[in-house]
Amino acid sequence: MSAPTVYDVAEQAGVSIATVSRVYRNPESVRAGTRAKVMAAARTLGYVPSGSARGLASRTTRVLGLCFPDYADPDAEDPDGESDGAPDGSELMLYSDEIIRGMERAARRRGYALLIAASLAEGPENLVAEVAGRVDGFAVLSQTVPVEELEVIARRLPVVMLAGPREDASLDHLDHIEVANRDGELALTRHLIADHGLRRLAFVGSTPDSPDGEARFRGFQAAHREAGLPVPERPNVRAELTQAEGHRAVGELLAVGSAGERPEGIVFANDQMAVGALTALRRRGVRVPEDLAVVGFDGIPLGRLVTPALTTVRQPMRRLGEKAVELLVARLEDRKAEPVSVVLPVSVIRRRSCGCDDGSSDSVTYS
Amino acid sequence: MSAPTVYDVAEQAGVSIATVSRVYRNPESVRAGTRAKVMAAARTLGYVPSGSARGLASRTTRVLGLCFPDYADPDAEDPDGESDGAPDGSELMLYSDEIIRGMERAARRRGYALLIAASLAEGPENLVAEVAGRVDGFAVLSQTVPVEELEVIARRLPVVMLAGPREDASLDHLDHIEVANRDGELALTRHLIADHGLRRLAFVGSTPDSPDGEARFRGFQAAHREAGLPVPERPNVRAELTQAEGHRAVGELLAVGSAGERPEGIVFANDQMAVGALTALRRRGVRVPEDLAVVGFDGIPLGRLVTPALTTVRQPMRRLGEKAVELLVARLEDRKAEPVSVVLPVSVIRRRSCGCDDGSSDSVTYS
DNA sequence: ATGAAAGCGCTAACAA
DNA sequence: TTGTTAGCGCTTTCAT
Repeated sequence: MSAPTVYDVAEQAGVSIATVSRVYRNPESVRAGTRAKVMAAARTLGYVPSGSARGLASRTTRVLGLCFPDYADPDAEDPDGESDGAPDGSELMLYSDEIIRGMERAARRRGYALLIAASLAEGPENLVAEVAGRVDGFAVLSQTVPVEELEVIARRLPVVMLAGPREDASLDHLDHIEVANRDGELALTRHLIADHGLRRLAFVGSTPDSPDGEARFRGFQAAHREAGLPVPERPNVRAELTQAEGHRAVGELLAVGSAGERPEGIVFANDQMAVGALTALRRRGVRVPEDLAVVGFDGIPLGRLVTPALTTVRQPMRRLGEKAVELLVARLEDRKAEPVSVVLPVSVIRRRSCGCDDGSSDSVTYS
Repeated sequence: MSAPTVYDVAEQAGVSIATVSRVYRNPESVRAGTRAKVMAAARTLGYVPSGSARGLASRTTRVLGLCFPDYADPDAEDPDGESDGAPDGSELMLYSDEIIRGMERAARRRGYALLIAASLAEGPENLVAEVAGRVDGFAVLSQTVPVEELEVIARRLPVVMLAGPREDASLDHLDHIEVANRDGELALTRHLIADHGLRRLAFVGSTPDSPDGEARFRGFQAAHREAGLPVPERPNVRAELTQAEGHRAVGELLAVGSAGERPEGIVFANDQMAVGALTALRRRGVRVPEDLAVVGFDGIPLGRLVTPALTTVRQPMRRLGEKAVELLVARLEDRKAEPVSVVLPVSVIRRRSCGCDDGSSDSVTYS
């Protein structure tokens, strides 16, 4: 005795399978009495419509997807607070969590469910295809899957790139959302220069292949240009985007120069590194922000918990997710509209680590 | 020109559709040369296997589901930090987020994707069925969907109840996971009594229909019994599980009695209320923990941010999600094993609000 | 190792 | 309003 189908329900209710289908898809189109019979039959049989069959027949799933990289960062391996010690971010949200939340809500409002899948180290090839096959459209966090793969898939269904490259020409026809990396870093650096009077600033960047990191550095440069200061040609240090690397970067930065050359402030390409730097600086006896200002980028919750609280630029991850759904749905309605490229505004969060007062509430500026 | 199918690929590659199918399902079973031809054809055509068709033909989706209530709690309406002011929990994780994370990881490890859907206020009926139709099995946060609905669906595919009732007899045949509500509250209350020497404790419970709340109250009672103190018969106050209600509960508690009867500590059925209470007490000039101890239950991240930091019992939400996947997969392999009921252990987090020292790291006890 | 053919459970014209 | 009838794109015996 396998799962009941429309046929079973139809027979039990004494109607045709079409009527059963109608009852589920468009109840109004069936007379109330008939409908009741069908529902009764379905109930007693324990009938549940097969999503697969529906999807196959209607070529639409009412499901949106999200693919993201496997963020199993070593920094966050505290499954459930066995050690509730120093804040390590383990119980805080990851980007993916916020995006998921944003997408889920937006999708739900429009009658879609959300299918999520992180790419495992092995078999990433499968991942996207797997997801792609079960949804009407999906969002991908950049760098999650090989470009060629995406390209093939994007020919068949709407894909929106999140925080990804507009650079990769081959993906130019995809809708795409990013945050104002350059402008955000510009605003933040400007704050350091103009409001705190800092002059010697160092930038700790990511690897050159990170579009986000590079864009942020351009903002950093722009602020210098704007202020009539010498414009740095490249990041003082490049590192991976982890706390450990932030720690390391500090070592590199403070070892190299004589005391006179020590920077007055360090601008990190992301919060994780900045947090790692905070630790490193404390160990060295360098006071933040008195001796040295430190700022990050991203706005991770952990940034508010560390001491001093981290000044940063917040990315609207939730909105990213919502926007992704918007674009997806729009594209579903008009497959051949021009590719859209959205830049989401960010906001500067002034906390203690840049030298600002750390009131009960953070100061915010938009950019 | 619609999306290419196995037929298109087969034709292009000069093989049969069966071979194309094999290449995707079991590459080893096809000669390397043939395989290459097929993959090439697929690539040039932009072929992506249809999940729906696969699901229909194979009666299995490799997707697990999660249904949860629409936690659009008014307490957390700060879409993206327009106000980064007082911590309001908006950027912190919700239960659902942690469970999602736990399930996603566990599922992925086993080769499943995760379909998530919150129940909208309207049409909840659809929600579960919708999900049920597209997955091999799913988890439901209790109180998300009507019991009868679940019952029908559970006849057809594995369902695991999360944090739900073992009480509802009609759902007794479902697998089910809960946390040690009673034992956790017992341990916490014991701490208040034995370690802090408190005698007059008040309990602020939830509505009587909340199994969790009731179980926690039983733990509260048990601690009294254990200590030889008079055992309270019912919660001193009952309230909804929100900050606002916690605030209100304080008013009620402190208004009723004369000064002599004022409790030495208040045990709240959840953290949200406790946090609300903290605010209310500060306004009244009651010092926590000097004048009055306050403890919660749940272990929400916000609890660490408030002043004083909240002593509480932490629920292992992430583990809940992982365990759910475990049970689901096990049930998928043996549909007729005995229903399983798992109780996850919780841990007491001692922070400042109960009178404990607030070191750099929290103290933890297990129960 | 590969092919032929029969469904899988539903939707969507089209009839009635 | 309801029924008939083709598929939807794939997996899966069973042959070859």
